[in-house]
Amino acid sequence: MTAKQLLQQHKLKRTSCREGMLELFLASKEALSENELREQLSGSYDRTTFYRSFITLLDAGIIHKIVVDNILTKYALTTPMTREHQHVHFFCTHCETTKCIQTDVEITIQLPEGFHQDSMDILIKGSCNHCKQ
Amino acid sequence: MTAKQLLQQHKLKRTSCREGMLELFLASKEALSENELREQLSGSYDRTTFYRSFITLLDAGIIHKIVVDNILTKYALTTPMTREHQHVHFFCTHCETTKCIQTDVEITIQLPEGFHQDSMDILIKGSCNHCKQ
DNA sequence: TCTGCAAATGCAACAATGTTGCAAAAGAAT
DNA sequence: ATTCTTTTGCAACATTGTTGCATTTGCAGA
Repeated sequence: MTAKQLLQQHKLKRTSCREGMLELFLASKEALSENELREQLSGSYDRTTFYRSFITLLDAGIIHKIVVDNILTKYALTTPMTREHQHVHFFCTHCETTKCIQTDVEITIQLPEGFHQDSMDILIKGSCNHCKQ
Repeated sequence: MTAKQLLQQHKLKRTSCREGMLELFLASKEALSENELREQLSGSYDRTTFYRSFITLLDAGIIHKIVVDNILTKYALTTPMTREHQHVHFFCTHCETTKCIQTDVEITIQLPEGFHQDSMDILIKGSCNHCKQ
């Protein structure tokens, strides 16, 4: 799947900002922050354009957002494996690497009477394979 | 447990802001935001004072922070039931009520080779008992 | 109860992150 | 190539959180 195809598939205009962002997402195994994208992106874009591109790609469901506490916001491609209602992410507290974790196990947590669950976000914090002590 | 006792127990000065905040936390079954505290608190305090009080109470481990995406930050009392390494919270997407969920089940997720887990935060989104459809 | 010191507060300024309105530019269909 | 719609860049603004510093407060010891 190419950036161009992804955009066409979702009937989005093929602009250099969107295409560049998607190419980086496709090439990365980890989630990326706004700053990481900006550093790696050849063209220079306004912050507003970045935010609006994120919103467009989020709305289309091409990428999803991962918020770690208040510190950091990252984005990653939505893959078929990414479950609709159960997201698991890993955050390395040393290097801030953020990854989507694939899990086949359905996690069930008992909610109080009258509460209804739509989705579940799981954030695991720890150290990644490069930062292990 | 009273607000006064909590502060003394942690060797923190008993200021009216801290004591007022803790009284609200002790009286509430749900997590509270900065604004909710401010509205309910009798005295009027500077925003800086609020933030610094949060930091003090967080550092002491008396309260803990719950961040829902980027939208909202809430705080709740840390109870003995609140596990050190596994936190489960519920967020109602309609009324924004946020609750700590007690769970006895230890959740295990397989991480990639070389990854090490320190803690796990689980955020369940849905509708609460007042907002069920 | 008074005194002195360390800690907490309020204020101002600042930083980071995200949003909105609007004119100019670019994409895509004809 | 022309036209129309969408996207972009800019400026301004909003929200959230932090920092430095002078003033005030809490509290321990006399």
